Amino acid sequence: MAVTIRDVAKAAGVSPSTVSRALSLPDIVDPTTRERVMKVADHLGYRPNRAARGLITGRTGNIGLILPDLANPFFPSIVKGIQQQAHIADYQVFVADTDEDPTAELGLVRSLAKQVDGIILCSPRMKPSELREAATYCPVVLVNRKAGSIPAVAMDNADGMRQVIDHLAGLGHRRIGFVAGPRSSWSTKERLRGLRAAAAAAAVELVELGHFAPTFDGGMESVEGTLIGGVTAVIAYNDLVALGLLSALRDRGIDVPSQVSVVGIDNIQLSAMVHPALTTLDIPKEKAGRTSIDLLLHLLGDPAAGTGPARELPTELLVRHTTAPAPTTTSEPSGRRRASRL
Amino acid sequence: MAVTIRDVAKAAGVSPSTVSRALSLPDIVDPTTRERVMKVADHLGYRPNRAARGLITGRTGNIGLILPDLANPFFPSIVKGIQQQAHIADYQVFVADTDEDPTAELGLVRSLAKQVDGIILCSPRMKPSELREAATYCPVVLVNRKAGSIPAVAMDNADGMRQVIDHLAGLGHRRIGFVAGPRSSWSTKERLRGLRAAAAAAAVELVELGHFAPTFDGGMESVEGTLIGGVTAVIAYNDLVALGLLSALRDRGIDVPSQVSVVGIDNIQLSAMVHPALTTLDIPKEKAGRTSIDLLLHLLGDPAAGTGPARELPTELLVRHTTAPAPTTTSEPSGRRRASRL
DNA sequence: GAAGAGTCTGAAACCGTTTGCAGGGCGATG
DNA sequence: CATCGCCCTGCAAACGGTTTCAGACTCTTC
Repeated sequence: MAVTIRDVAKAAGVSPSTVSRALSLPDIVDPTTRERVMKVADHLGYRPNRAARGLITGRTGNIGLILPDLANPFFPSIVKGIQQQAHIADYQVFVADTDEDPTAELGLVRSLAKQVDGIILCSPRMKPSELREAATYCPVVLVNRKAGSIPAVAMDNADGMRQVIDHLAGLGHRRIGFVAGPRSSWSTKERLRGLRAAAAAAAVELVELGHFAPTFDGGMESVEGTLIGGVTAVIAYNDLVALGLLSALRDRGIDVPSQVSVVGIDNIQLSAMVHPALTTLDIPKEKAGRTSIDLLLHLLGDPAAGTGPARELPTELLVRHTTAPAPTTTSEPSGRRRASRL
Repeated sequence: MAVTIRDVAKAAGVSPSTVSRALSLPDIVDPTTRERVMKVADHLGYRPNRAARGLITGRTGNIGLILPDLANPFFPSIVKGIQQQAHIADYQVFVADTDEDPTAELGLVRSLAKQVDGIILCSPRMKPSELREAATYCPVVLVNRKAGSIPAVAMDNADGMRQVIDHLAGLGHRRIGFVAGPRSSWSTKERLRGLRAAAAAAAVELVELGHFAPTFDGGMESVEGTLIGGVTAVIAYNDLVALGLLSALRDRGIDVPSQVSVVGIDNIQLSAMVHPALTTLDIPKEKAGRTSIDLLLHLLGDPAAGTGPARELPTELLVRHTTAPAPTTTSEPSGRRRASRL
């Protein structure tokens, strides 16, 4: 059915080997035959079977991508960056979504390992030991996580957290809450660390409000702790959580930003669409995706790989409309509420 | 490096053929040898090379998925449904994003065709003739589009539009606007047709407000036409457009829903998160994804395919807080505005 | 005890490509 | 004119599986 290298060879009056060479190593074959072969191949619409090629070269031309949840708007942006860069280098991308199930990750790596040249693990939730095991199955690059010597592209969380704290401290906030994400999330730990350091440096108090699902609903749940904590500003694990919190605050009649300031992280599209627009820490998502491919191709020794890429990407605070100067301490709007609820 | 069928054969003291049979046709091999082979295979961690298998069976176990824009929250939901169902049937999914470029679609089909057993084209923007051409390269299933005899899963747009119109008509709206999506979008035409029929049946006037990009920004741009049109309710091409429109209306101090009602389509997650929550037509996105896989596997004659699946999926209007009774005709808030702008 | 049927297994061919190796043709050189 | 080297090309093996075909063996049956 499909046109094979033999069909081309026969039509061009040469052997299959010559066709193969004409197409992949053009300079070692005679110009006139090369021309003829290419013309015939083009005319017949010949496209090499990548599986067959992969069988002998050991390269599939495929890359695997594993991530927790495509429905979280943070990830599609990364996927887009990855795809862009991968297609440029003529790789195809397998995408697999684990539905936030950490136990599914390793299984996916195993089943994917044979079919791909390398795997990108995006915000993996698995344990470090599993991560090491995963890396033994096939070349692996991490995004949003670091582990030992496995190549990784991460964000400069320390600097990002400093920017957020400095912004809030500059507005007069002295008691700042942090709504943490899942315990299994490396970013949670990393951001917490950055926040503690930055809070200490700015001489503000950091209140850790507990762990919540990295979703809108998780953010809504976190409102209780926020009120109890008696803080004037809250930093959310990500924008989705921030939006949930915003919504719950509104339901309780608490105004943002005059009574409480809220800061998100990620800068998902949505964060600019709501009202009031969310102040958030921009994460270069597409850039991270592209960089991870660069890193992987580099690891594979592919000549199409870019130059040694930056592995720690800068972030940038986008001040929009959910942050404002801290309310005067005497009114203490959330403190009153807290007392009544306890 | 990797463990092959020959390694297993040697370790089990049988020939490769027997190993192959033991694993794929268990009942034609002696139970004791089968046991032994399976144990050895398991112990060695043997996993058949799918590329090699595909070479001889002609099946890759891969499915291609082409869609316009992963950043549009409508699509990730579909992708999730597709992946779920595909993984159950032991297929892997290649995802490719065209960045809303209709000319890129056919090229992607061509380059993917050889590596997959079938392709799912999600909301394709290409012309019918190109669609027919695409279907000649490999088995194709359409989502959100119909074209000739190509298998497709679509939404019951006619009924959905009827629900929307009936809802608005019931609230007393007599002049209703529609913000259309891209001209190349099949859904736009389909919805327009459904709206015209429903509007005629309900004896309300339908005002077509022109074509806009299917994005938040597109929605913002559409606000001009909305005001000029002198309508009391607007139906947007999708939720993203509706949200953009909502935002622009707010910027101009026009209250929703008391002055203008707005209805979206898709029910993306986000639509429930904003304030006021968007009234929208729910589209069963994950279900559509799963159905498209059923359809494709059926087409491929795969026994894992579900029963002959429904191809036209029902929609459901979710009444939230952006629709309300039409303002009394005497005030005509947008009419005044219109006059001043013209 | 021989023939026949039936069950299980192994040898070999094949899928579509790449690549090491050898050989043919040709020009240059002595 | 013989020899050497070089450029180009074809043959054949290999990649890791599946599948056809034939043969070995066991078990009936007369």
